[in-house]
Amino acid sequence: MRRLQQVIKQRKPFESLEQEVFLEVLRTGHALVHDLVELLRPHGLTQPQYNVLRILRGAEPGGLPTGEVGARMVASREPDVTRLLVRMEEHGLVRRQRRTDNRRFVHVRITRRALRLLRVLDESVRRMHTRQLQHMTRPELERLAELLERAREGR
Amino acid sequence: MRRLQQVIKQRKPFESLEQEVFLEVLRTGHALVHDLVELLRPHGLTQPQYNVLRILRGAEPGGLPTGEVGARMVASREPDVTRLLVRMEEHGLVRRQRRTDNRRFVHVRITRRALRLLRVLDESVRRMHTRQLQHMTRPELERLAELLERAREGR
DNA sequence: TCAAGACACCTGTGATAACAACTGTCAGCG
DNA sequence: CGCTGACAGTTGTTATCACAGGTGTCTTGA
Repeated sequence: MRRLQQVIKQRKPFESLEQEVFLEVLRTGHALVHDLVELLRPHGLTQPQYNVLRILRGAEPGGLPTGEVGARMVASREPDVTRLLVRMEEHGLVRRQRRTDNRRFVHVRITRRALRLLRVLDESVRRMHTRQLQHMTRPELERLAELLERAREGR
Repeated sequence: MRRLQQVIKQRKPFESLEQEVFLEVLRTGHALVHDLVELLRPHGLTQPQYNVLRILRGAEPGGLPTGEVGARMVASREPDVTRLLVRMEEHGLVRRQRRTDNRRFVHVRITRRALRLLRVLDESVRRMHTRQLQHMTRPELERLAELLERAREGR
């Protein structure tokens, strides 16, 4: 059945090169993220949560206001960042505290427990990234990164 | 010392080339999808719904069982496809009917209204794809598609 | 000084997305 | 037949994600 789909796909190619690139980007992103999600799941982390923790670790010492965290995320608008951080606070991954000098800001810091978790994950995440793309040469990877960046330029 | 790390971070934002590619793929995918979502919104369609309609139009005449629709989607597992199709049925975009010869299958067909909607969208979607990537040369696009496909190969 | 307006964040609503577990249906085999 | 699995789809639960609109806080200009 799979094979039949392949054949059909081959017989009915993409309508345009641009559309092909569009779908290739989506499919590849989906595939790459899937590996990360699987790696994180046993540790009770989702991919956006892991992303937040990476951002907050980079902001130590000191932490960041909610809006800054959101600005550094790949996706996620402001409203979602709030709820994401609330969930993470409930799980003991971050601490949120309204700033006293300007009560509009909610300051967010990573907890020591989350820092330990990140340290455990660092090595396996690095290995995963390498494994995912180890079949590509360095020049290919550089070219790919460059073309992707360029793809976003003209928008 | 802290300050020095900050500087290093800024000058070397990625820990590895593989990670850079990873993030570039996600960011680019997000950016490209965002344009499509904006285009579809005025017409009351989401991106997955549009994707389903494209698949079902390609399956005319005849339609497809639910599982086949799911297999052709970029993301979305079986359970989500069911609910996606249910919502779309409520909006009059598809018709679902349990097959009488084998009651396990639910056969899905695109409605005439949705076909008309797709025809209206075809031109602007094509233009959007072109506009998104028009600043890139054809060889660049071909290379990009090729590298993306290759990136998924080794997994 | 004090009422707009800007600002940062939060709430409400609808739609995906992932995974586990469950229901109904069919096929094969004793 | 009737039982056992396989199969297709559905429900349940949790977490994102997007956007509109709302709340509390500060800033600023008449």
